[in-house]
Amino acid sequence: MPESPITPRSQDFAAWYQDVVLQGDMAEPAEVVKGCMVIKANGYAIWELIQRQLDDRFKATGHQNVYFPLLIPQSFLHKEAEHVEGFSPELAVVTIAGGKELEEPYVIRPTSETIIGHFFSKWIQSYRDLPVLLNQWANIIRWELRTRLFLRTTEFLWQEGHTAHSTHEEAMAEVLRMLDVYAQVAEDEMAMPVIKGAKTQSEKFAGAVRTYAIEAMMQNGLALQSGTSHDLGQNFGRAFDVKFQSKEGQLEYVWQTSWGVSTRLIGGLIMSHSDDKGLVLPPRLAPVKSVLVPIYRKDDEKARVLEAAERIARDIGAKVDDREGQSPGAKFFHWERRGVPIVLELGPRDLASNNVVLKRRDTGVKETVPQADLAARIPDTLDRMQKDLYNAAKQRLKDNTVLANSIGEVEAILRDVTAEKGGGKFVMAHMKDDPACDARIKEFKATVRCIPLVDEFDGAGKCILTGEPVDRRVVIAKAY
RNA sequence: CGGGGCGUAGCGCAGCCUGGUAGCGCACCUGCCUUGGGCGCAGGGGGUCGUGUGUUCGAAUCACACCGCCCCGACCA
Repeated sequence: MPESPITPRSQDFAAWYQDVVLQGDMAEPAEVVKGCMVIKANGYAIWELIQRQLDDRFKATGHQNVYFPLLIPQSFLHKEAEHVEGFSPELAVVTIAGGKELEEPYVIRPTSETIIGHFFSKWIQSYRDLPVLLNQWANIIRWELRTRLFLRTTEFLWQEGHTAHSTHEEAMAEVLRMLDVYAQVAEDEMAMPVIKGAKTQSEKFAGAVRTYAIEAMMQNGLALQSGTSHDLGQNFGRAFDVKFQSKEGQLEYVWQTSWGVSTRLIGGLIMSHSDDKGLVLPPRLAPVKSVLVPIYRKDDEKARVLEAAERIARDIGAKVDDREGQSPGAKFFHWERRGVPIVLELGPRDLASNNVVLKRRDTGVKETVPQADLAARIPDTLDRMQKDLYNAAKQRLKDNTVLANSIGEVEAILRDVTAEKGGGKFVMAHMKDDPACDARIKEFKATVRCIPLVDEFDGAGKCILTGEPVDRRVVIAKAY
């Protein structure tokens, strides 16, 4: 793959993002399939690490993995009024199969609440069958008008958790537990600070009673909804007749939840940490943590350097870049734009002094380290990088969060913000959860991102639009 | 779907206005040389010029139609 320059963030953030993805060889547009992408080995390896972190936590909280069909009878979508209304515009529908027009078309799943609802109604009879705690790793299709690699594509990979409970209280605990799991993975593994909150009624998932989300801030100040957890109430229970007999002998509808994160997280990861030289990965999600570049001139030198390189790399689990015909400089650039946290240089000088040159991807700082110390220094450095990246992102979130006390202020702050130019802020303002208020915010292309679960500001106040009392500030921002 | 732009080698482009049988940079292959931040030199391979129809002795170039893609707006994890 040809390696071209990367557009600086300050010039055009959106172009920068695209360059980082392409030059990091993580994904490319599918080209022959509108709106879809090919996730390449470097991108998929990151997804596998994220999957592992999530899946371990799902298992630890009692969930089991399952798999439901890609195709869903069209009529299922119609059983929940809000659900069909929300998803209709983005459905792909199969009408012909086996050379014949189907009696009833199938939709390609945009999400699986409906088909899972159907099976829940078969499987659940008694309170003894509850809770049901399931998860599936799957691909889904939502016909999108405007796509961006990882952030929004027509087909994407995700996981969707689906659970059924005997009480609303228990379902709510599940909703918040999984929101916490998402926040943990985002912060501890991705080094991406997030705000946990509730979506407004007009922003919630089609068919949910209430949607909760984690929102992250990208380097251009735009918000990225990075995970959602829904309280479905009894909406799908009613739509699919999922009833159970309680201890008291009553027939009741189950209380359901669903929650998901997608390959969009990779986009969030990229836009949280990367720089004008390319991808920067937090060590915990770096498929390759260190690479050793050997440097030599003559053949005898080459033999000695490569031998030492192999020995050192074996001790510390590094990859040796021994490709022929590439200069060391070319190799440094190559790994730099792939986000490898640590690049080591080993040449004749180091051989003579028993040192190695160690370079950190995030700071760009090089230091000379005795070979004997490497085994300890590398995990140490990786740990420090992980923390530094989180702290830098946290600081940026803090620096770009501002208070506003009138709709005019909100608009002034966000007026000129775009994905390309950046300058985005999280604007904290008192606002009522009312579709009419959301609509006013949307007039200048921003949205209410969430109503934070934890109020870190000044508590109650008056809605900047209606003047009615509300108990805390909401997050308003432009978003992906 | 509305507005704008673009289809010429794997990628990025020039050539088109003024018709004469296709070129540049990167990448790729071979050899030599180099190697502490994108080495250099020499040689080489690769194109139904998006598709179709028309005009013409002759079309990448002119005309018409179609197809596709990208950007900007209205929907969205």
